[in-house]
Amino acid sequence: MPRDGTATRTRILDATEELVLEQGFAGTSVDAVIASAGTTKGGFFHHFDSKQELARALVERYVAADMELSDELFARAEQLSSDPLEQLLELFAGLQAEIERASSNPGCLYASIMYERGLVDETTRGLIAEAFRAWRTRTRAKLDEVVERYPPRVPVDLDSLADQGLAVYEGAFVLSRALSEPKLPGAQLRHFRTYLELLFRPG
Amino acid sequence: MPRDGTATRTRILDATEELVLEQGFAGTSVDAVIASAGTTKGGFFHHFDSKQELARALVERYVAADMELSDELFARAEQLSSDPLEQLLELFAGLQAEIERASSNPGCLYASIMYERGLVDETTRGLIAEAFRAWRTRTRAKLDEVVERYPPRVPVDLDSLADQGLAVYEGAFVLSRALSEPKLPGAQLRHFRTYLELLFRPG
DNA sequence: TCCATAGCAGACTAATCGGTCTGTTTCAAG
DNA sequence: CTTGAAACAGACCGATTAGTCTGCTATGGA
Repeated sequence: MPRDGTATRTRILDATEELVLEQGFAGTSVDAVIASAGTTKGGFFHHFDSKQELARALVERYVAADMELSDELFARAEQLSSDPLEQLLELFAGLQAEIERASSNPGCLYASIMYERGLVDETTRGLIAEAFRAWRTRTRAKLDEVVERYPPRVPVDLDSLADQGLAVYEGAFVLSRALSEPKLPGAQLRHFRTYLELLFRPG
Repeated sequence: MPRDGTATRTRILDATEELVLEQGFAGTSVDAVIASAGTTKGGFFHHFDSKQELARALVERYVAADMELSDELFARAEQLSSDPLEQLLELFAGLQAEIERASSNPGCLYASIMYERGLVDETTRGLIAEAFRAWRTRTRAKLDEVVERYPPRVPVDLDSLADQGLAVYEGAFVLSRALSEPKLPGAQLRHFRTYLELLFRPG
């Protein structure tokens, strides 16, 4: 096999991700990507057949990283405690820490793509939907464990409660960007944890 | 004065708003706008000097409508009860009803623009920031009234709590779009009201 | 009545877009 | 050492882009 091209491919994806989060997918030209990635048209179209396929590959990589993060957060939470409520709280504390760590240029590719959904193909949109559904399913399962031990103070729908964490997460990025307040998403996730505590924590 | 042009201008803005929410601002060409609005290049550039100015005008109109909605919701809430907590809960119940009413094509122009912030001028971004700050200020003021009568069950930061409603609102749209679940935003706002109840409602 | 002007139509342009094509370089297998 | 294919470089192309320009049309004031 000739020289390795994965480095170039990664650089293209990195550059695209940064540009898309700043100016959207339609607002990011292939020329801008190759300029930022330090390659050429030939190099680009060798790795990606079209701009559409670049979007698909970018989302695929993003989803994979997201799933991996999810795995880590769940694993760490379940390791720190055997109590499902403490695990759940630890899970979102971990997500909050993750946000605050990578606080510069806050944003989520899912939201970026979904606000240009008319331009991306069904496959790519399906990947995002699946990612959200995966979060929902895992969180919902944990919530089932929680309610078994701690009955909620008031009746709540568990499926939508499982979504609430991500909803706060996604929405906080919008406000954070608009107001230029990088610490905002962390504070918002903190409130969600307080909500969970008030709902389930006895006493 | 010759014939009235405000109707055409309104049609252009309406068409733009719908297209931008579907494919973003950069993904919406002037040609697509004029085709959807049923006018021509001449008509378009008579009303707007550039595409940038169209964005500014669109956001201006959107902010104005948002402020008006805010006025109505606060007025109605304060009319229904004299208790600040009931007012606050009624406020977000009203917002929830508003979402569920206009459930088709859920989305917020603020988020759409903020995920293409690199393409819009500082003035336009400032308008959005001001809109969010206005919501924060008004909600925070109401929260101050609430805590005066109902001490929160656990200590919370009131500024970020004031933002939480909009964060849930914005984030729910992202999930709703990705999962094609139009009823999702309503359920998410319901959780935020439950949070407020658990925080402040005595008993 | 007529005419000045806002409102609008549509051909046109320069630049940029995504994508193609040809050629060159690199490197591992034979 | 040759060779064949992957990894690029960059000129090039048609289509689309935002924006311009010229001209027609409608209408209220003189």
